[in-house]
Amino acid sequence: MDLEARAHSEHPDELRLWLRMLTCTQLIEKQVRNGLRERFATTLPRFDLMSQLERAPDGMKMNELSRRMMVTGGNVTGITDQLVTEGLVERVDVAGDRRAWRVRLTARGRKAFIDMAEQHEHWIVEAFGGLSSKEITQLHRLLGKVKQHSNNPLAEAEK
Amino acid sequence: MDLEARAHSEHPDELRLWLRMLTCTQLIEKQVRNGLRERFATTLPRFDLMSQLERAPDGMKMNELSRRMMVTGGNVTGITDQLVTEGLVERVDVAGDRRAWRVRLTARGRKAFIDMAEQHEHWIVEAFGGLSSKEITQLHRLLGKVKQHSNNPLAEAEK
DNA sequence: ATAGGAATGTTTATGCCTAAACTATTCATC
DNA sequence: GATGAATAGTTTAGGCATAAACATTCCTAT
Repeated sequence: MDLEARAHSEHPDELRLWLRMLTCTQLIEKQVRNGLRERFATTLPRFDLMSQLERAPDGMKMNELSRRMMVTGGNVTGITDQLVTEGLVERVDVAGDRRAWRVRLTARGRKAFIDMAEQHEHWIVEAFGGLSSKEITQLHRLLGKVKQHSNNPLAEAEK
Repeated sequence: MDLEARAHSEHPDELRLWLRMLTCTQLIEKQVRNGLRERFATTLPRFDLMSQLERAPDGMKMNELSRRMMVTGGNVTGITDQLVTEGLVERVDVAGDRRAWRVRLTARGRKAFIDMAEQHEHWIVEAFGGLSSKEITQLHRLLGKVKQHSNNPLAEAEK
């Protein structure tokens, strides 16, 4: 009883695949969101932003965050504002460009993130617990092709 | 340069898989959302709701819509309100239960949906254009295992 | 130097989505 | 029939996300 419950036989395989893919993503995402809310009183977007910063000790510019998170700049502004208020990240001046900031984790932010990341990793491993490690590799490979095509469908078509 | 750009080797395969899966879903979803907005001046949630109704000529109760769409009841109320205002769906009394409605497509709504669905199907087929039909089947099967496990992880663990 | 255009980030208006509280109705049990 | 629990749907408050308009700063070509 979910998104793909109505994909009948007359629909192309691609459509049935898409609905199933959406269902899977949403199921897992809901679990992660609930976990973050219940255990850490935070949200997925905040976690994602901190996750991007974790490996950038010098911080990251807003537009780089925006690209990596695949969201608009205005959105990054809002989430960053909140994390700044909570003392988990900070905005730092960029020498030589007065338009830009670098956003980076505070010490507290880094600490908080590490705790969350450990739990997050556990949830994700659990979510794919129905697959063997061979199947995980296979799925990863197939989605790699989807991603490549979706990122650049025209170049693919030229082949 | 996206969500999975920072998944390094020390992360478990499951995490890398998850980030790739999210990336794929978001890429395709963005294309669909843009298409619906540009060509039909509508949104994905509205399309999804109409899509659920399309095969229920007698309409569907709000809570059934909510379950199928995997969103909260309050959300369905809001989207339905808008579609009613636009004359694309209508609320009908349920005989014998004054709490409930049945929501169903109007004639105009059905017509509008058919146009959109044709285009939508095309976008989705295109999105998976990088895969052979064998690979599509394979992907569908693997995601089926993910879905089954995610829907009922405890039962799976009991095996 | 300076004008035009590009880039960086923010604001605004709007819609989606949730959790939680709420109203109204129905059902089960006595 | 009355009471209490469950069910159907709505409302509310708040966060996420977008597109579009905006202000500021930088860069390039003259």
